[in-house]
Amino acid sequence: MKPERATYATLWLGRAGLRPTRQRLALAELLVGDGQHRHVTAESLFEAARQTGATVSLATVYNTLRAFCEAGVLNEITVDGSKSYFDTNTHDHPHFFWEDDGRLSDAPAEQLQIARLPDAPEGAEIASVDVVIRLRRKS
Amino acid sequence: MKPERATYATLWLGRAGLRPTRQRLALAELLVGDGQHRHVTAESLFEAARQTGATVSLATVYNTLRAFCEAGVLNEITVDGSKSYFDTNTHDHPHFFWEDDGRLSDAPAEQLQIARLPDAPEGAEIASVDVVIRLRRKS
DNA sequence: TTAAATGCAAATCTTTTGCACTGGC
DNA sequence: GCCAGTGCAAAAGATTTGCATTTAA
Repeated sequence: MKPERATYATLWLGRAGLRPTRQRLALAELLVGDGQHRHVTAESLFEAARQTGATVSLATVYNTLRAFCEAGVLNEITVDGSKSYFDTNTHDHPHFFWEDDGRLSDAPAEQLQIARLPDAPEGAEIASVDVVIRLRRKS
Repeated sequence: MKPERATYATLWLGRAGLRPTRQRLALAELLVGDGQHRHVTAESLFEAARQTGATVSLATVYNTLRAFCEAGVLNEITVDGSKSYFDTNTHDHPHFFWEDDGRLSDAPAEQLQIARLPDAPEGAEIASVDVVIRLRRKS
């Protein structure tokens, strides 16, 4: 496809070592185009993509999200058995999960201080620590 | 059905305020019969039940697990998008998740000390805090 | 040119649901 | 006897996969 100028999204794709195809660029643009962090589900990203007029299939959205995760530029977050969320912020940080509407957002990492963590059992090491703070609307 | 002596499982069912049917008793027995805490998936509990010769359908296992959760005697844990885990320990405590084989186990709660937690956003309050420590086999 | 990426539909997997039947109370 | 509980099969929702077609390098 025709060369693009080096947008943030293009660089991000390059960092992932993935071929910059039309749909990957469109999805990358939606994910990190403005340099903000974002939390999406496959479905929400698919919806966003088609609203910009991009031609992408849902299967490709899934495959692309998976590819981004494997490339390490995206993080999958499990918070609610039914669906997967993807986070453009790949640093280890806590999340707020709004139980009312199933929305996920970042919690301020600097406000979380873990003084002590359980030791990993014999023969294992800690890969990561997921912290999800579940919120409900105050009554 | 015929009266049972008051096993731990029977008491546990009674505490949940659920009618002690044959299949609920069988499942309760597998879950808390020996007074130990256990982490199961619907599938694993179904498998365990049929290995004891109990007659239960998978749908009933799902419905029963859900009923136990709603009654507050069981806790659902989300750790891995694909399936739900259920924990007989209903106290708030951290978990170890073994990435290699998808097993879930309790982490010692007293070894986790959270010095500070992010403030809940305006209008919201913290319902609970899920901590999952992901483990990988040490290389 | 050629291997990688895509689109679509069908398949898979987990979980829920509708409905007729069974069994506690 | 009544109504909650159950079994089964079918449905539903999320994600993956097979395969023929397109496309970036």
